Amino acid sequence: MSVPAVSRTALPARSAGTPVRVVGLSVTPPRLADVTTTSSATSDDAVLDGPRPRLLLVDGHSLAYRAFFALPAENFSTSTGQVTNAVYGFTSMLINLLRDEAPTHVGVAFDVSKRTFRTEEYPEYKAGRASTPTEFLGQVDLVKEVLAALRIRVVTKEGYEADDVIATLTGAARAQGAEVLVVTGDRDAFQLVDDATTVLYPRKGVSDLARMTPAAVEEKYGVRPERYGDLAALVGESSDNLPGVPGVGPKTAAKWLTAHGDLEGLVAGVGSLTGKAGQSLRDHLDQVLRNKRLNAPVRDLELPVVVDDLAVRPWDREEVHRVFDGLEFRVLRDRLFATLSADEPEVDGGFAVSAERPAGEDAAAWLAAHAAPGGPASGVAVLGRWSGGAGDAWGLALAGADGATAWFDLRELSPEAESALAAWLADESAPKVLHDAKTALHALAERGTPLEGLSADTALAAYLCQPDQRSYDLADLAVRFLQRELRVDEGSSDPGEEQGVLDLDGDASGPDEGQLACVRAAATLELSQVLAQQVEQRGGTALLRDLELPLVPLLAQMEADGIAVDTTALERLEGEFAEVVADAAEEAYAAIGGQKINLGSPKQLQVVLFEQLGMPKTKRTKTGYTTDAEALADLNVRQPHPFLDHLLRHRDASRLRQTVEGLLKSVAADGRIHTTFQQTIAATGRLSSTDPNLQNIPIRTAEGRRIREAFVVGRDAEVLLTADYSQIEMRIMAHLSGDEGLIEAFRSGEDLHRFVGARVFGVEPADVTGEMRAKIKAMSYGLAYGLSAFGLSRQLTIPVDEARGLMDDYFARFGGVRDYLRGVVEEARATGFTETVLGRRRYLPDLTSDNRQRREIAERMALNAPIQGSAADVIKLAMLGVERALRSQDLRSRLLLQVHDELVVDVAPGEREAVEALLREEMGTRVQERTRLSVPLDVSVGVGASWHEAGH
DNA sequence: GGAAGAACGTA
DNA sequence: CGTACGTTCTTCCG
Repeated sequence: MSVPAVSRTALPARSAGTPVRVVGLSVTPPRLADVTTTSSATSDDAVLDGPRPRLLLVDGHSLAYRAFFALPAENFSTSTGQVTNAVYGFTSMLINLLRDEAPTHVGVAFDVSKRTFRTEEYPEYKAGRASTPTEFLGQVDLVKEVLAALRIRVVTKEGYEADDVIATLTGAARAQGAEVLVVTGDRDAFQLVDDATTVLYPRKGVSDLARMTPAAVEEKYGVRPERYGDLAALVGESSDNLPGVPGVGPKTAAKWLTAHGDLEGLVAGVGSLTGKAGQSLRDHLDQVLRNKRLNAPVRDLELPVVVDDLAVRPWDREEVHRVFDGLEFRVLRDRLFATLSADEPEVDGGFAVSAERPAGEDAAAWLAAHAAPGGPASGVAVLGRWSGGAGDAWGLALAGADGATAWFDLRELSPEAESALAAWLADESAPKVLHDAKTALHALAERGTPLEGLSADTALAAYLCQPDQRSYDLADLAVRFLQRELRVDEGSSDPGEEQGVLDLDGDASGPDEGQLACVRAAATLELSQVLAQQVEQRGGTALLRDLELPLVPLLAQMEADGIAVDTTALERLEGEFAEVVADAAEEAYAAIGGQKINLGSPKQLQVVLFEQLGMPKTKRTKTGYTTDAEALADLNVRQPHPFLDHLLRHRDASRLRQTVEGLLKSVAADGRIHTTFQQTIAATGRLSSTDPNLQNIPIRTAEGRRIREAFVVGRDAEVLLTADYSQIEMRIMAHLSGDEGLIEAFRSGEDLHRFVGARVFGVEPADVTGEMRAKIKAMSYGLAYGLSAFGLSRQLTIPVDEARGLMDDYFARFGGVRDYLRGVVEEARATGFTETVLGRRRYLPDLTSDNRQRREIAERMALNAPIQGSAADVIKLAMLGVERALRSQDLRSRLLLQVHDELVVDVAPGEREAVEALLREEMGTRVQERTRLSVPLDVSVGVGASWHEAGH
């Protein structure tokens, strides 16, 4: 028996819901005829034994119809007006099936006409159904076009239904030992289920399929699959217009069938049935038998195809492009090629590394031979750590473009090797590729070894490609983009030795340390090449090269500098807040009869509030009722109680105390706080700050602002300066939307919300009241987040109708904004991504989800990402400009922090005026020019001895 | 010891 | 039924 290899057809055992690796469509499937039944055809284990064929049979009409109702038609139409929701949903589901089930054979069955042998016997069969919408009918042919492009056979039989075709093919395939998957929304197919035949039944939408195995059928209906037809005959099937026995439901029917074996046995013993149900069955026996004849699928049709004809064939790529282009399915086409375009290489092998250990003069020789300045980039992996202002580097591995790797233990480096290495690292003309370069820069800096010539950072490149990922672990990237494990290739290591994976944060001691570091360096270098192409494909090359990459050393420097804090002031504050906490806690306990509950426990609070005090229930959370500040304040209005006051005071004070304690803990030996800016976390392109987070230091309340007083000007500086953009997101909105009114608002220099309010309310700007302005402000900002009328009404505590009216009035005056917001979502749905002013993309596949909640979340993300992301582009660009200007003017002032729309600078003595001018110029004019923004960028600057004083 | 949830700080 | 984050605490689980 010769079995053509299907790569990895030995499928892994799968549990429900576990996606299965792709088997390329272009591989040659086994011919069923070649695969004589091995072992027992009904054993699930057979799947693991070899290339057992898997036949996927789809009820085309049924699935497309499902998709038609699951996906909103208004979101799925081509520019010519053709509605495509059913084709889209069907195709999406098909791609998922091909990916997850990896069938070797596929067929799609369609009904051909309304007239079948069933309507001959029973004219009312399937009568009473709502007539099929015309927008659907037109899409059936489109579905067939898609199938043709994918070279999937369509099977029909005049006078019969898709179900009969499926039943016949199932029987034939099973006889040949194949496994069968039937995808249909017709429950009659459950009769086909057996140990190797599974029905995938759409539960809801187009992505949620119930896996109906024998056990699943039995659990749901109480009978084995082969008896399902009997059960349905008794109970009836409303969608087929087959009435059941009155008074008999699935429970009774299952009970009877179990007792009598099957319908035949039940009919034979019908006389012995007791009760009303029994009599009802005797009265409707003919109808039951007719139901049975009609719902039993025909299993022995003469078909124009045999199972072998359904073997998966390589699709017609040109045709796929033509059809998908016509349907404007850009995202889906990409998904198709990404997940199914064959030849996805197996994850195999690691990295063969030479891992030389050049010492002394050999170090210089190695560098000259394998990593010469002016040549191609080398991979660099640094073993080290840095956090909160302190760190160390103890090892360094290099991978030359020629494949050679070398490893240096920085703790025992000879002076010759050390100087050779340091010179190479500092040589800008020796290009270097790192993964997470910022950490490496810090670690090396601890050894007094600057690194220049950073030409790529694989973590950043991966981030630009897939910004929604939360981490960009080198090992994961190696598997995903290189199909390799991050380990020493077997050929070059001791086969008896356990393969370790080096953890950068670990102790990194042990015999393999150097080798594994070399693997990292080699992987980084290889990865950078693959990722460079990926970035290029996404139009992100300039963004990476000119923005994100140059930002790395700047962020490293900001982190290393840190910001000075007045620890004495912080300690004093901690004490004050602690007193308030203790006081508030005492009074809170007293207010509830001296119970000493944990005021920080929502669970215990709920007992007190809703059970003991009998307060009205608040909004639900997953685990109970919310006790958040808003809800508590609301309760306090409806049912005032001193406990609530003390609780809220306690909350505020303990949070402030926590914040202060956290800050105190992170003050480094130099009296400064060194945060870490994360450059690859926020999907929109923003930075984030951790350990500690200096981007969420309180500012709204007077008490909170006292914390800002403890961030002070540094020892060698004269004053602290903050520069922030005013209304940057609204300005971006004005630019992106091109709305004339909004652009004019910014060019006029008038207060934005006053200007907009005047237009919306139809009054003079001077007559815009504070209340009006507040409403406009909330709405303007809300728009950038996808705020609904409901949300706006809730936030402003006004009726929904009023909120809706407000939005309507707004859009009537600023139609460009409405058009933009609508257009940005539609475009993202079509292309699969949103884009910022600098071409930063965010991919949002959920925009075409059939799950409304997911889709709407994605829509709000699509609204916000270009705005928030462009603002992030703007300030990043500004930071680079500011830094460059500081250097070129030989100023000693230092950029310390970035808080999304604000920069904080330690101003060196005598530089205040120069720095302020420079900041205004770079943040404002220069950035506006470079991004070609149609509105000016307004920058406000403040100075003071503390962050609080410098603020505005 | 880690995960999940609730709560809340910033832009 | 408003986006993007990070931190802290409690609670629950193993």
